[in-house]
Amino acid sequence: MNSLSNPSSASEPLFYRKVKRILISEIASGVLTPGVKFPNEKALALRFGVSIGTLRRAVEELVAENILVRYQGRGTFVRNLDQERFLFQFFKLADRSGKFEYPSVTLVSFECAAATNEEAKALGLSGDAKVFRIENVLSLNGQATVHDRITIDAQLFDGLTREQLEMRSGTIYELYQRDFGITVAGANERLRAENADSRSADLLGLEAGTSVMRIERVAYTVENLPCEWRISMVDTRQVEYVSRSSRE
Amino acid sequence: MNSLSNPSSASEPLFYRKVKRILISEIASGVLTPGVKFPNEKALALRFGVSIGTLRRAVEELVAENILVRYQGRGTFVRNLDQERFLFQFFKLADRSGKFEYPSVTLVSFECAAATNEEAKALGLSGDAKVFRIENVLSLNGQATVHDRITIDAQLFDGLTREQLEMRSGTIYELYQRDFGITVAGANERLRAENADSRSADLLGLEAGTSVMRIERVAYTVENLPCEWRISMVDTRQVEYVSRSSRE
DNA sequence: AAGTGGTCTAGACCACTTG
DNA sequence: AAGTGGTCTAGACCACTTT
Repeated sequence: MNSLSNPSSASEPLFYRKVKRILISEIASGVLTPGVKFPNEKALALRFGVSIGTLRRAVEELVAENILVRYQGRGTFVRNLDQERFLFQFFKLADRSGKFEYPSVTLVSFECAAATNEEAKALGLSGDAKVFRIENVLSLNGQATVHDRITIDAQLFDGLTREQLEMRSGTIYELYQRDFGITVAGANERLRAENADSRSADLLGLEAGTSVMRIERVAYTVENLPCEWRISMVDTRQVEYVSRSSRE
Repeated sequence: MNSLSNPSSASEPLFYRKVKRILISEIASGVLTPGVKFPNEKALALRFGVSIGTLRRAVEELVAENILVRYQGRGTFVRNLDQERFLFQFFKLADRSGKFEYPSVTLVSFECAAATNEEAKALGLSGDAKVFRIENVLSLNGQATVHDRITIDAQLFDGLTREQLEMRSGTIYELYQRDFGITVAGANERLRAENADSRSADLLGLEAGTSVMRIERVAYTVENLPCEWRISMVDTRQVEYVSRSSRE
């Protein structure tokens, strides 16, 4: 009766894990996107040959991971990586009053080059891969506050142009999703305090050697593959990095 | 048939929310502790007059919040705030190789005094409350790395002594739980880069003005009440603050 | 009115741990 | 063997949104 094979046998994955994995691969491949009508629970359960309860469990985990959203009475949707979600999930800088606001972004430089060892390692690329390097300055309340150095796989983002970056509406993660079908679903970050290098100091209007926060981030797709490496230098006189731990 | 009133009426909370709240209050009040046998699911469901599925939902949320742990075949337990959990949930500093290790702690100062406005505000205390102030230095691999200034409500931790702090085994959060019945369940942190003040520089063996990371943390109990305010100054030449975002 | 997700039930059967 | 949690089923009924 089930279209999935029996999970009780030793190494078989569980039903809800299987369902989840299939949903993830369909999101990654673009079969399911924010623009496409998502099947309702009964239809999905029928399709996978599982009960609604089991289907719900898979969906619930994807909701918890911010990949899907459900609205009672309306339906289930692939979550759009819009500005609101970006601020909520990936932008951890708040001003001293605790308010998160989307910064204005200025592209400083854009190039395509061979990956350094460090870049190749962070992104899981082979040694001779090509990468795009994007350098941005983010301003909050008119004050240059963050200096971003972004590295992405040139093959994954094939055809990306400077104009695309400059002319985009919304965040760079929306651009990844809309123009390249790559949905950023998570990120790991490592932070330390440093003295500003001359480049960052220059772009942020600081004296060289001023204390700044360095954030190194690797972003991951829904399939948990690294897709972006980023180093941010932050002038924390106006903003703070906010981290919330495990309570809703 | 149910011992909980019907949740379908307008303002009534849901069954599983009710069950969860009752479990939280029993953990906070010490009826359920790491040392007490936790009733099995069937018994709990019967006691609350709900089905096992509903009981499980409440327990699952508490497991997700790291307050309970379940082991198949063994049972459900109030999670012990031991060193392992502390490292996993609250200690975000890893060395450059990404390894988390518990530091050695040295008590530098201990006092009881009237709360400053800042302290009273952070802990939700009245203006004339008394607080304990604890100052620690944390060393990793023999290197003084973190300077902690901790403030806690003197009434909540009534009777705390310097000897208790110096003689404790395990983390200070274990002491809160074991000796005062206060289980830390979550924390919010705000980070910025600063120049070391003379006190921190002195304790960490740095030149005054060296770039350090300042972490301001408010810790919360299982009932979501603030119970500790802490400012940490971190020498990030050896360690980094690690933040993981929303993937299992 | 019809369709969606949200909550809840009352089981069955399995996997794991303990005595 | 007995007891525990883990997965899964096949519904019922409710709340909300859309048509």
